[in-house]
Amino acid sequence: MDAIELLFFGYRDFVSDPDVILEAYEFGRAHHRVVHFVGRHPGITVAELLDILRITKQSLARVLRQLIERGFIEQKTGEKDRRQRRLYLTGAGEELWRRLVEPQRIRVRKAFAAAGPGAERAWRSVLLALLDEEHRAEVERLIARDAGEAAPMDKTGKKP
Amino acid sequence: MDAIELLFFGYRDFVSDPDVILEAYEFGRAHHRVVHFVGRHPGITVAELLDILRITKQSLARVLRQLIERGFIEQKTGEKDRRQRRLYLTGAGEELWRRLVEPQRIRVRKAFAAAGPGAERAWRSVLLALLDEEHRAEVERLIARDAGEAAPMDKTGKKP
DNA sequence: AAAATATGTCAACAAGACTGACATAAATTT
DNA sequence: AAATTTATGTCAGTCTTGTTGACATATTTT
Repeated sequence: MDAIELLFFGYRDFVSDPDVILEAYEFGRAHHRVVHFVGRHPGITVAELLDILRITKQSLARVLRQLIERGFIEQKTGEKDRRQRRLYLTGAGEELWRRLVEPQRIRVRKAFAAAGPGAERAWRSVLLALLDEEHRAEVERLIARDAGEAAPMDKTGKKP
Repeated sequence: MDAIELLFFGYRDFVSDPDVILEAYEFGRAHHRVVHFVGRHPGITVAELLDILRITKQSLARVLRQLIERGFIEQKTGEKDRRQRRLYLTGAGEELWRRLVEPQRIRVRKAFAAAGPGAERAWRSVLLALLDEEHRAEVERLIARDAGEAAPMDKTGKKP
């Protein structure tokens, strides 16, 4: 039972790190989430982003518009499917992302170190097992992808 | 880095469980949080609840009023300090809490089982280490308390 | 008696979510 | 080729949940 609360407190402190940085940009947590997932998955489509964030396109549109207008994210028409608007961080976007992720990275690294060897693996296993079964495979695929590459996110995996 | 996303996905799926139940009551996640922490810490004061949730008293007041009006939470004047309004779940409140916590309990139990022996301990260690240092002691104290007892939450620990 | 504390309340406002309706361009199906 | 579906965008209105600021009351502490 206390595991439930522990997750609440952990998440609470974890997401509070970037708040100070975001304030300076006059952005909120919604912007942070978008920047983060675009940063981690360059070339992600709007539909995929909606699926991850579990919000409506109208909700996403607002923050995305602001991020594009202010030059943190850019859109490129999909090469294979020209209906898609693939999302990428600009230079400024990369810089913002780096700043936001830095304190979280440090926090996680310290936590793993403090919890001792093996704790990292176990922690990941539990979190993965915590996911809805329907999502587990997709999340595993998502988090496994390299942040650097701009490879398209292909849900089916089938070659054209 | 992917640990950051894993925590996001884990938390996302974890808190989505109770949403369906809450809808039937026309309550939101804000109500859920209040019910949960009052359930886990009977006799909790308003100030303590504010500290946990990290919201303003005006925000809390709204959802708390609704929960009281509709008979899920009751207030009792503090015995030692009659300024305090200690919070308790009513019978209906206990029932609601039980329903909300049930799917999360199952989820956590399954996750620990799936992750193998020792994973639970490691998972907890990491989450505790993830907390802000200033909060760690208090959270440890909080989650260690039995849910059943109505003992007052004494921040200082000093005897009167 | 004065000051501090715990709580409550009114009012205005903002972020970020929602629904519903409709529009456009491109791809897919018939 | 025409019809349909898909990916995205946009307008308009609403709801939940958070915020700030000001002020009130009862109780405890100094």
